[in-house]
Amino acid sequence: MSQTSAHGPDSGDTTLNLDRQLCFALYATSRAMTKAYQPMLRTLGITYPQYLVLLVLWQWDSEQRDCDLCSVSALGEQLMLDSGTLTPLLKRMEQQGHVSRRRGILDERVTLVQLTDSGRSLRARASSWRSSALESLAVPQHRLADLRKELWFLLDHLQSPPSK
Amino acid sequence: MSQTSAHGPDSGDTTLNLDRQLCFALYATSRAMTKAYQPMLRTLGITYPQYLVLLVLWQWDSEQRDCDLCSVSALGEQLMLDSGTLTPLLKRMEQQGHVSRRRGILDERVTLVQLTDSGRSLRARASSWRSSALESLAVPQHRLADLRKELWFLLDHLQSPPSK
DNA sequence: ACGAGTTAGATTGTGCACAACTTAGTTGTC
DNA sequence: GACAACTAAGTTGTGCACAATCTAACTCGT
Repeated sequence: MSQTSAHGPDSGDTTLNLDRQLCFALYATSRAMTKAYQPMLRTLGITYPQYLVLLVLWQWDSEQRDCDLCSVSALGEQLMLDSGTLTPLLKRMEQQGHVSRRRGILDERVTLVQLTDSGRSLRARASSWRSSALESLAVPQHRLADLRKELWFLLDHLQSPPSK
Repeated sequence: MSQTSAHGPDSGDTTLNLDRQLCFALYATSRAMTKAYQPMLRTLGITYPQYLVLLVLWQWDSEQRDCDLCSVSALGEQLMLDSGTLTPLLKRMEQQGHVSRRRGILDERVTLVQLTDSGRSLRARASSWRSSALESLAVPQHRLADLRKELWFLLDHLQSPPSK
């Protein structure tokens, strides 16, 4: 009797209610986060996924030897995106002048992506916007860091389907 | 000297590294979650956003009086989506036979969305898949619930820009 | 009752995501 | 060294997201 009501079987079951769904909390928060980046991205003239590509390339730029460039698949592995998403995105970034693309010499299947000075120049503005945005966000840093760790933990388990 | 290296200013600054970004953790985990739903959604013949619409309508169906139907803007408010996203999505769901759409009688500006028997019938399968998926996910329920709460907390603060 | 202002959806255009497929280059085996 | 198997990008097609704009319907003040 506790599970049913005048509306029929299962209508009293609230486990599928929207505000109980972790999947929706993720979906909504991810989109809200993207929107929070919009004012900055608009001034840089790039989109959010393009910004993520730049994050990888900026890191690559500071860590790697210059002889070792970033391939599309290396980008895809870090961002968990495939060539169907990255190829047109990178073409647009190339047109904007933020990256250059060329085939690998040793292996002509790979496309190497390299930051241009234009792409490199966006980093400082993004970095300073981020630190001021973090400050004005009334959420303590440790809470954001914990959340990030929990997300990675969940992500790891979502990607390793235990026995499905 | 601790902030610079042979590669120039800021190259030692790791605050923009991809694995430090909460925004990317959200983006990646949200997409991974959507992919986890794919096998179930494929058997139901619907997409992930369409599933979210059904979550709202299933809830509406069990809670509301039959005289009070769900408008596009009510759907959009709950899902945080606008008509540009929902209108074509709902048209596809109408073609599939899962919902019906009609103009309001009292106010002809609103479009009322109603579950059909076909749309209602998907609930049981979704519900049972969800509970078994939750079981096979090696993450304790309390951790998922805590994560969900933290996400809503962040979402609230992202949507109320304190003084920007 | 009538026009300014508002509201609800729909429309248009761009850019992801991603499945499925194609093409071209590389590797391993014999 | 030929050829099957594999790999990396690119291509195609569908369906979101979302900004910007449009249109029709409603509200309200006078």
